[in-house]
Formats: sequence, C-alpha cells, structure tokens
Amino acid sequence: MTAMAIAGTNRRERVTLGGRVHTELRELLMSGELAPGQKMSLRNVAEALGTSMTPVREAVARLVAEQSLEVLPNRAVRVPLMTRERFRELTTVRLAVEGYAVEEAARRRTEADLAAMRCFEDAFLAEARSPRPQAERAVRSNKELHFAVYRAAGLPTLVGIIEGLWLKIGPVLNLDLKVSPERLKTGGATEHHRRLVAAVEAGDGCAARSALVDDIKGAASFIESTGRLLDEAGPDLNRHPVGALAPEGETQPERDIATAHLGSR
Amino acid sequence: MTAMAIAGTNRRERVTLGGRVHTELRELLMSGELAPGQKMSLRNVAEALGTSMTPVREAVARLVAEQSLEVLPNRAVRVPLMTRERFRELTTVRLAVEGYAVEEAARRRTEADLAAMRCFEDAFLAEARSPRPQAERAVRSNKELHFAVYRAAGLPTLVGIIEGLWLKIGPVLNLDLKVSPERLKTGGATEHHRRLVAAVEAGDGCAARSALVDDIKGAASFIESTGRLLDEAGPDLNRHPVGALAPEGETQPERDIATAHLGSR
DNA sequence: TGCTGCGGTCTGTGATCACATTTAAGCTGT
DNA sequence: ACAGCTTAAATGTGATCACAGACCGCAGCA
Repeated sequence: MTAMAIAGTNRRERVTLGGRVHTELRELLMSGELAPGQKMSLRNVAEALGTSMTPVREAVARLVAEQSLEVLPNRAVRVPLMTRERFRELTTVRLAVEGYAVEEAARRRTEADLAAMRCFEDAFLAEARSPRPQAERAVRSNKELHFAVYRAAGLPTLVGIIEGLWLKIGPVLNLDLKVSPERLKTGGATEHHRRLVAAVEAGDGCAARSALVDDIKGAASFIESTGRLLDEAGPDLNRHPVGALAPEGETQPERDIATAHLGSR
Repeated sequence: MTAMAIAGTNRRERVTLGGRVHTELRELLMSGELAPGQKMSLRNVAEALGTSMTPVREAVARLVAEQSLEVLPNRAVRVPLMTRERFRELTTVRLAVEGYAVEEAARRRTEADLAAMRCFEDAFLAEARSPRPQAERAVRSNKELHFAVYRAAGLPTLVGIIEGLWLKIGPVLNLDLKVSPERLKTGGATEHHRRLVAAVEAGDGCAARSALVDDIKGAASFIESTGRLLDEAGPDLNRHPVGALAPEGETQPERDIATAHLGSR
C-alpha cells in the first residue's frame, strides 16, 4: 500500500510527496496553527499525513534549513521560540525588505496587480468589519493582500525572501491574532491597507513605504505589548513545549484543527 | 560499512551527514566549480562523497528549495541556467538588500568588525596585485570581505538572505572570474572595496551603499558583457545542459576529479 | 521519604530495498 | 544499411529496516 496510490499525485505537474508535506507544514506555520515551542515527531506527522517518514523528513529538513523549524541538541524538532531580540531583528529586516518591495510595486504595478490588491483588501475589510470576525480568514486575506503588492514589484526572488520572513514570524504574528481578534478593529490595519493600496495605485513609492511601515510597526508593537515574547531563552524552556503535534491522552481543540488539516488520507 | 565511521562526525556539535553534504555542494556552487547546466546524479554524488543516497537527497532537496539547484520535468537535477532576465533580477535584489546591509553596517559596526574587514580586504588586495592571481583565493577573499561587512549590520537574518542570493548568483559570477582573472585588476573591485571599508569605518552609510552599488554593478556589467547569459530559455536547452556556459567536447582543466565524478553518468 | 540506577520506548539519522519513469543502446525487420 | 522497436541500465522517489542516543517511568536503596 503505497501512499502514492492514496493521493492522486499522478498529475502532469511534478509534485513530489515531500513537496506536498512541505507546503502543508508551511501553511500550518504561516497561519499560526503550530504554536512556537510546539514539538513535532516525524513519525506522527507522517502518520497524520498518511505517508512514510521519508517525505516528512525531507520537508522538515527544508523547513529547518530556512529556520522555520529548529532541531534541538537533543534532536527534537519544534517550532522555534521567539525571543524579543529575534522578533525585533525580523521586524527590522521586514521593514527594509518589504518596504523596498512596496516602493518597487508602486513603480511597476500593472492594472491586473491593482485589481488583485483591491480584491484581497475588500476581503480583509469585510472580515474586519464583520460582527464575528474569523481570524483564519482575516489572516489569509491579510497575507494575500500583502503578497499581491509584493508580487507587483516584479521580483520573484524578493517575494521568495519575504515568504521566508513571514514563515519565520508567522507563528507568533498569527497566533496572537487568533487569541485576540479585536485587534482587527482597533489595530488600524484596515487604514494602513487603504493607504498602501492607494499609494501603490498612485505610484507614490514613498507613501506606500510609509503605509507599510506603519502596518508592520503597528502589528509589532502590539505583539510586544502582549508580553508573550521571551526576554531570553532560558534553558529549561526547551523542556516545556506547548504541546505535541500528536495529541496524547486528551486532545485540545486547536490541536484538533491542526491534526485535521494535516490528515489528508 | 557505515559512512558515519568514515568521517569523524562524533563532534560535540550536531552535524548531520546531510548537513555536511549540503555545505560541500554549497561551497562547490559558490566557488563556481559546478557550472550552470551541469547535471548531477544523486547516486554518483553519494558515491563520490562516500555516503548513501539519503543525505545527498536531503542536501539536494534543500538546495532545490533555495533554488540553487533545480529539478527538470524529467526528474534530472542540475545547476540552474542563468537567463539574462534572471541575472538582472538577482542583481536588482542584491543592490537593494546588500545596499541596506552596508548602510546598517556603517551605523552599527564595532572595532572587531572593522578589523575583520581590513583583514579580508588586505587578503583580496594581495591576491589582486599578485603577478599570478589565483581566482580561487580571490573569490574567497572577496566573499569573506563582503560578508564581514554584512555581518557588521548585526542582522543575522539579513546575512542568511544574502547568502541565499550569493548561492544563486555564485556559479555565474565566480565561473566567469575564473575564466578571466584579469578582471581582478581592471574591474576596479579593489577601489570599490577600499571605498566601502572606509565609508563603513567613517560611519557614512550613504557612501558605503554607493561603493557597494558600484562594486555590484561593475561585476554585473562585466558578466553581461561576456555574453554568456541566455537570452531566453529555449525548451531544447534542457537537453543540452553543459553547453550553455561551459564549452562541451573537451573537458575543462578545472573540472577536477571530484567534480567530474559528481556529474551524472 | 527522597535520590539513584536501570530498562523500555521513542526519537532522528543513515542505509537499503522497491518501483515507476526515463534514457540509451542493441537488435530485428524490411 | 537504416529506421523503428525492444530491452536493459540508470534515475529520482517513497517505504522500510537498522541503530545510536535521549527521555520517561519504575523499582530499589539509603
């Protein structure tokens, strides 16, 4: 019983099973469904996805290489914890790289780019104004909007770099958004988005960068205010993960979501 | 016969065999010893390195993920060809990212950083002024100098991003430097380096960026002038891997035993 | 009661096997 | 003698096996 027979992977495009697992874990990380500190077992992930260990190992190796996962000295694999120092560094780099991206986007955007941006902005706006906003959708719309702008810069390499940054910072960013969805209304994100899209449309790179900087800084200061970031990585914190991917004993609700999304058999 | 017994990998630090292979291939790529278009066979690489296929597969998966290698639709693995369009895109991104890095470096460099920079600058200078300059050493010194500056920015994430960029553009950059070492003297690289280090030392981020931009642009225009870049990737070029950048027929002298054994078939 | 060995389970890692697909040589048929 | 088909070698991919080390719990001793 090969897993190849389970999933219809005999598509024309070359999708390796390892690539599929990589994408799967990537989405889970970006959407904040895997909390920082959460430990993962290759075998459990493989079982949850209905494959063997081999593709999982390849996917995890890739994620470890791009520092979206880390392997502890004890060989345990987990979602990296985020120290305040690291968070600030990532934010600094994001400001520089994504700021440059939106400047370029303002200069080179096409009409199709603008249409995509408006579409995702509307989606985010609708979710933020909803009486019962769903963090999941808001996170996705926010991401789609940002990357619609970044893609408009016409520099695929840069988009890839930014994806790597989001993958590193996504767990903390989106986990906190899930916990406190009221930030959607009070954070001013919708206003930043409006300014960003308008500036890109007007071709004003400077204003676009300003709007993006406000957006990023706003989210960053909120995260810092939650006090969830580590001041410094204590050695004992390596021993207390938030939870394992495969629930032992009783299953927590959000872990069920993760497992449900992982299981594709 | 386990390969673990071959190499003394029982160090205190956690070095997996896959990581070792990754580093090995990474160096070969950065130093331009693997020409663009060169095909690789997992089994041959494994045999050449004295390991099994598994670590090689992991390393190649990582390199493919960061687009330093690519797998063709026929599942063949090779060093990606460089189109002119892609080269220009990478250069644009490099100008933005590395330019920001040196600006930050000028602001935050310590005395230790400056010492390291001067050290590698001298090494590069000595090699460039040598009557018989060795491309290998010059390439290494150049890289060390640049990264000494980038590290001075105090943003490890940014350094990682730049490493990824160099890994993608390294094959063409350094392969051409090997073919025509006279560029060491005529390219003005030594002058750019002097200006860069001086500006960083003086804390003048603007001048530092200017020097770096000249350095990158100088090298880029030289590469473009050689005419070795592809105008557009024709579909049949997938079948003629080595021919694009490396002359086929006779094997080049620098294609040493290790490299020759690494190739497919 | 509190600490210390000690065994079993589970972890990641590397090697090996199995298979579908592709590539190249060899061979047959006119 | 050459085109077309067949077959054999080789490739990447996934599954499975083997193994060293870490973690956890249980028993035994002071």
